[in-house]
Amino acid sequence: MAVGESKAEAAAGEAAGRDFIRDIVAADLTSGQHKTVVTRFPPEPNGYLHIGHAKSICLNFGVAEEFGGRCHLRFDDTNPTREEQEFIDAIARDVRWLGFDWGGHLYHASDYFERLYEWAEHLIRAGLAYVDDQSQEEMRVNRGTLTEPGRNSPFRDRSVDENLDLFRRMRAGEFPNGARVLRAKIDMASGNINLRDPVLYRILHAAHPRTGTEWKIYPSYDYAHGQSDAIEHITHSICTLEFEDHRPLYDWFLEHLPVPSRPRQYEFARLNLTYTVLSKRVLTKLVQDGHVAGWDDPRMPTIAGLRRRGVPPQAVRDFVKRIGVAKANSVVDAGVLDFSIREHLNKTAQRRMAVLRPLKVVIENYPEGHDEDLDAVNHPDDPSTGSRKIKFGRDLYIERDDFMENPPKKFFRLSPGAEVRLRYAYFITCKSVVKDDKGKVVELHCTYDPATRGGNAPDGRKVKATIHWVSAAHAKTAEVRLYNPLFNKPDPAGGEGFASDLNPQSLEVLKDAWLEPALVGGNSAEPVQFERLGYFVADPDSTPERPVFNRTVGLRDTFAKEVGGKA
RNA sequence: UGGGGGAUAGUUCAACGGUAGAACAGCGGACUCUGACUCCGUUAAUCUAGGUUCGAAUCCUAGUCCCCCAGCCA
Repeated sequence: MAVGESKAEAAAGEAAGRDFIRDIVAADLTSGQHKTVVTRFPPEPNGYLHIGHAKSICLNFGVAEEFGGRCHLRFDDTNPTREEQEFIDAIARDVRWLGFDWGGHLYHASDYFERLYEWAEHLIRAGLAYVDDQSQEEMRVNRGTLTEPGRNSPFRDRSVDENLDLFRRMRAGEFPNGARVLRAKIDMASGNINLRDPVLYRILHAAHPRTGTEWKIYPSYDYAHGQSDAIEHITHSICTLEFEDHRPLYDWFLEHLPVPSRPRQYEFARLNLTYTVLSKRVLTKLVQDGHVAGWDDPRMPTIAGLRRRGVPPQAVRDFVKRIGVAKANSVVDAGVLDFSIREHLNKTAQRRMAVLRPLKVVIENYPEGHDEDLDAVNHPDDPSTGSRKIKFGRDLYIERDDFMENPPKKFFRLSPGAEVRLRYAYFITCKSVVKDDKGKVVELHCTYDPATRGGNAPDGRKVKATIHWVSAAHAKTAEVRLYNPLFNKPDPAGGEGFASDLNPQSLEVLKDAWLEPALVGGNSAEPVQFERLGYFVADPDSTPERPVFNRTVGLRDTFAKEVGGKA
């Protein structure tokens, strides 16, 4: 840090250049336009947060953190007909889980209802707002179209006194829903439809999660948002692209009201992901219509769903950092998220063995009724995690995929006559195959080489594959849930047609999986790697008798890719 | 046909008048007691046409294509 340089200025030098938002903030700090940066994340509590919100959260909280400022969590609760306490709680929980802290700066737009009301009267007195008695339909017709100007309301020129009287009676609850609205008096001929006398207040006889039945009128988003920003001294109000043409209106309110500060709005492109839909409307429908088990179904792109699937918050933050922030609409390949998840879990998850689709193996030359302990490391790249003992015996389970009776050239796992290594155990050779009356392979008979105990051959002989296994006598049974993309098209319909793009194979339940005993009873929420398979985490549905594991993400599988895919 | 935005490798993002670069994906190889990880190499882009300039992804002009807006939703 240079002499005389503030902390914020020093931070500005480092964070600048990452994206255009940070460039703006850095410039405002170095120019002295602002001494400190204040941002906000303003969710409407009408649903759960999803990965798209995570982008916004990381941007707003991230910018504040990097530049030594602060970020407020503000619930945009201006519409009691769709907002619920459950969502308020879930949102706060999810933001915290992502690793962000709003300190004491938790707010609600409803905290400002009284002040917003006073400012509405201020606009009326200034001749800048009026009560309109037109029906919703009349307003729509008179708003004009994209190419034709609108027409002034017949109530547009009411006197200040009449407007004040009517507005107060609206507040007092004298009129039914929809009877009247308060509108700004701007310009019915504006090319920007948001400026054609937008609605400031509508009558809503509805109970609000925080203010109860105190209010009969509620402010619109446009009227509430900028002023809330101003009240909180937000410096940079960051939102998504679709609000870009609301900015003139945002500015109009701030110019005509005695607000305590002057925030600026900046817009960035929202996140889109292949094979998923990030529309609150559709996500809500998925839950309501039972296409998924709930907001936290591990197939959902919600923060709660990702968490239950075992995705670590660090991976979500890394993902957001990777995809950047810009103004061009884009669709990010879902594989990028998978990469971030694997990258983090590869470093942190301990290794265990589990067999998902079991095939029985009998080691013919291993003594019956005997077993032994073998050593297995918990993490090959992190010796500090130590090792554990695993049981070996005569009867084992291996993965069905790891055996082929008539293997193609490139298959180097088990097949008749072939020798492979059982991880941490012995080399085994397949001697014979047992089939049922339908010709299905049900059991393998193998021999083991006692000299290869631990996994190395004293004669230096090599095998082409190492496969995972569990001891049949010691393994614990479990249910394992595999998740595939919720939609089967890279660009699923975001509107009414979404249901026809749902992937019928999005959930695959394996009820006959076997786990090494070390995996059971720890009731740990820590993700683990099932060797050669992927990353898994215990699901809350687990019971002591019946563990349930979710696959967070599979390991990269270049073999499957080469031969044309497996589950 | 109104208003507001946006176009750079397959994808996402850099380059802010001076050698178009990264990540993911792809392809090839090395290593390996995970067909993982890691490492090495490699394919691959400035929407089009003019203009300004010694020099243009960047500035100018004219087009093309894409997205958003006609809720008393946010």
